Amino acid sequence: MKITYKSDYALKTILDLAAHFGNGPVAINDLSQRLDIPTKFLEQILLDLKRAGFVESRRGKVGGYSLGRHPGKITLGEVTRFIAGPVEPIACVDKKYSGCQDIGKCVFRDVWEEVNRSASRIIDNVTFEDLLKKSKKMNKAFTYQI
Amino acid sequence: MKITYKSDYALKTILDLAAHFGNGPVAINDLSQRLDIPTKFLEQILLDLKRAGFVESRRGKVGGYSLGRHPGKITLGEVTRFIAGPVEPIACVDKKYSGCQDIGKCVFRDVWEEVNRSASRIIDNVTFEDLLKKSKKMNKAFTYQI
DNA sequence: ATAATCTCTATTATATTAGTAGAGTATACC
DNA sequence: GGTATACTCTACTAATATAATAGAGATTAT
Repeated sequence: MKITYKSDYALKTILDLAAHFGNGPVAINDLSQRLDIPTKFLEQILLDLKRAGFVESRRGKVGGYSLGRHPGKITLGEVTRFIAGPVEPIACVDKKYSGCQDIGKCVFRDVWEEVNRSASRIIDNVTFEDLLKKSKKMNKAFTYQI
Repeated sequence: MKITYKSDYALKTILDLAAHFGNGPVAINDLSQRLDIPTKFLEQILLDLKRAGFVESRRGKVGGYSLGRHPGKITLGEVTRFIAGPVEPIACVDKKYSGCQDIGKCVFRDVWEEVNRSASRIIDNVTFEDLLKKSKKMNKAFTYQI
């Protein structure tokens, strides 16, 4: 797993779409402005997310993107794994990688797999509905502070 | 955390040095051959590891590298964190990164921190002595199979 | 028709990773 | 002291991945 700009953009985009779930499609331009993501870059990310089934799209005048499923049915784990690869390890899974050719001899592998399981247990139990609720709570707290 | 070739090489090198702990220094060339790592690349890695105090070196005819501490006193976590960065998240910690400027508003951050803690709990409790023992056991099992 | 919006492929710039090169410094041993 | 051996340090290069940018094309509401 590697949280790059692209994967971060993707996560934030899905969270935004979760916030607008049920209100019809949201245009790329709106997302792009609100989340401060280069429009053309976001386009590509959304197409990826669409191919994976996380979002749906609609063309034309009232077109835009919407979440493919209810926010409570999309986990952080699913999306992260899709856009950022497996949690751990990276190299051990890599085909080009020669260090782990005989898997039985790589003593590190077991540990990375345990890390992987442990991380998955966390992120597979967080839905975008959860994140959305937390986000709303945070914004409220932030507003009161002012 | 990102397990690149460099970090993988570093981990394997330390494991090898752990196996030779107490027997005097091991030359780069030996390590390089045994672990199949380009010599000049390994040089740099070893210098990094030396600066971090994981290994010690000795120049001259009977020179080479040796572990700076007892294998039981070096954890996988320490080394991994040094050579591969923090376990998670990458982007949230990045200075250039603008997405998490107001930390209180990044709902993902909490999750990544939980993942981080969870992974740390694992890798901070594995020493190179542990890994060495496991490695020996594995090799034995492998030999019997033949 | 046409304006708005998504779709797709190609290209470019920058950063990171992996590896290479070579001159320099210390040490054991004869 | 000379010499072989081995670590030290800095710079450079190639390959790959990341982050964008560009533009022509397809769909839909009005």
